[in-house]
Amino acid sequence: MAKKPSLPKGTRDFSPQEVAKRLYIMDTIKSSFQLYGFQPIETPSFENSETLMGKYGEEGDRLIFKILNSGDYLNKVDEELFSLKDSAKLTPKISEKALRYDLTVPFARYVVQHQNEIIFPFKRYQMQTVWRADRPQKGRFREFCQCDADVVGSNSLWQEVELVQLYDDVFTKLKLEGCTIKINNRKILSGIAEVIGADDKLVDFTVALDKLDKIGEEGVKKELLEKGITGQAIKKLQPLFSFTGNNEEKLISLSQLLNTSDTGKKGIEEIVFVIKNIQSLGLKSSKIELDVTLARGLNYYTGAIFEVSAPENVQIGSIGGGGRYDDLTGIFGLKGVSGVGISFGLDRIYLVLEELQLFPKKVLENTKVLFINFGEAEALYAMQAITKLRKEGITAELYPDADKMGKQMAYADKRQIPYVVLAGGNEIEAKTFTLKRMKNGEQEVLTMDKLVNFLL
RNA sequence: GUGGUUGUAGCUCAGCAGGUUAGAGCGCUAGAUUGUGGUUCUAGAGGUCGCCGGUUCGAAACCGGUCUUCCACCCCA
Repeated sequence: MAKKPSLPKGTRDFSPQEVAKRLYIMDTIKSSFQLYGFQPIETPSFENSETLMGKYGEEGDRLIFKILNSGDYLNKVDEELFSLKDSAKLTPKISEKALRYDLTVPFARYVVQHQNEIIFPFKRYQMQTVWRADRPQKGRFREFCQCDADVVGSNSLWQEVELVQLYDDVFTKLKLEGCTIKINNRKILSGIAEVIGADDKLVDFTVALDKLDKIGEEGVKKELLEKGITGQAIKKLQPLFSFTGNNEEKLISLSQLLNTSDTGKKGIEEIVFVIKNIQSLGLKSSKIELDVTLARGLNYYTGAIFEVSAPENVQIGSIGGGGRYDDLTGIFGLKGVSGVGISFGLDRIYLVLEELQLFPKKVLENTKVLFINFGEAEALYAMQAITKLRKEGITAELYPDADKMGKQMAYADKRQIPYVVLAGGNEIEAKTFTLKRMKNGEQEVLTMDKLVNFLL
């Protein structure tokens, strides 16, 4: 007896219905990417370990899936190293490749390798699977698809403006209204750290601040103290905790807080540019909101930071994120190429659309008409008609076996095929087709031409 | 990686403090209905109780391990 098969943790199969819905989202995103002038590229699902390792911080390295070398890989490890049982030292000896962890770092590698062919500024999009050895949770998997759009080779803040529009465009097309596009700027965070005298603890500071909506003011303060930020410094942060009002009001109080920091002022300038221009251009269904606590993906962002929250009535993490990174390709030896990009979380958008029942019914439609099979001669008559229908682009199929009609009908019903054609001896003789509407059971007799016209 | 949680029929779940042949609803198959699906009625099939080991006269139930699910932390889409 074969053992029941199973899937590795955090992976999934997709049914035809699920694939149809995923393709609907991906096609929507893709069409907007193309509308904004982004071009698609693809990179391998695995890279050399050294390309990925160390690019996502310590935490990231742990979450990268490593691929074991081929052949007798243990035999090549020297005894001493092996007996030390030091995973960090042993791993590079037995694993030289790793699964893609995101699309940004492979893209940076791509830009560096193809720098002489690329026409800058280069706008590329990429929709591919990535893998993380994380513990799964709701909307969190070990294998999932990322949909990224990035621009490299331009410092213009108009890119940021366009990317906000792009988010709005996609969510509008998906009928997902009321998303909040949160925006912040790394320079503002640096400025704050500078002002409170904690520049050296920037990451600790921002990670703690990022949790404000989750653990509250007291929680953040507690974490800051634990990380060694002084009580006096925390006091200076007080304005941030009572940060309310619209974007303009927030910017005014930020300016006061940061008036001694050049970096901070630069950050405010950048944010003002983006927000002001977005307001002039208008958004269709999303809101833009300045959020000084936003700090995610800080490892390489240097300017703008984006994150998109689903409408308030849906409990799920962010459905997209992105930002500006001034020197992403620097890690691969190409200095001075700035990039900015955004990412859509396909799996999470799926969950949100499902919860809000926003998938159009059309997405699940497939075959439009099923021909009942009455036997050899009748099947040929049906196939001739089906061939003509398909020529017109109408999805049609023949039930493959001459089973009892009830069974064939039930099949059409279960597959939600809206029309059934019955063509037996009588119809063949009269050169007609009996068309049945499954919705209400009504039937009518049609000629071939009329059948085509009806189904078009 | 840390702490917790879940696993019984295809699906959703019952199963009282360990005790005979483990149940329900939905779904599935067949028939009532030999050119008509969705409703109804009748009959039927389907379970190594996640897996391995232990305690016990006896384990779906108790204990340990393991895998899986979901949740919190970490981090993140």
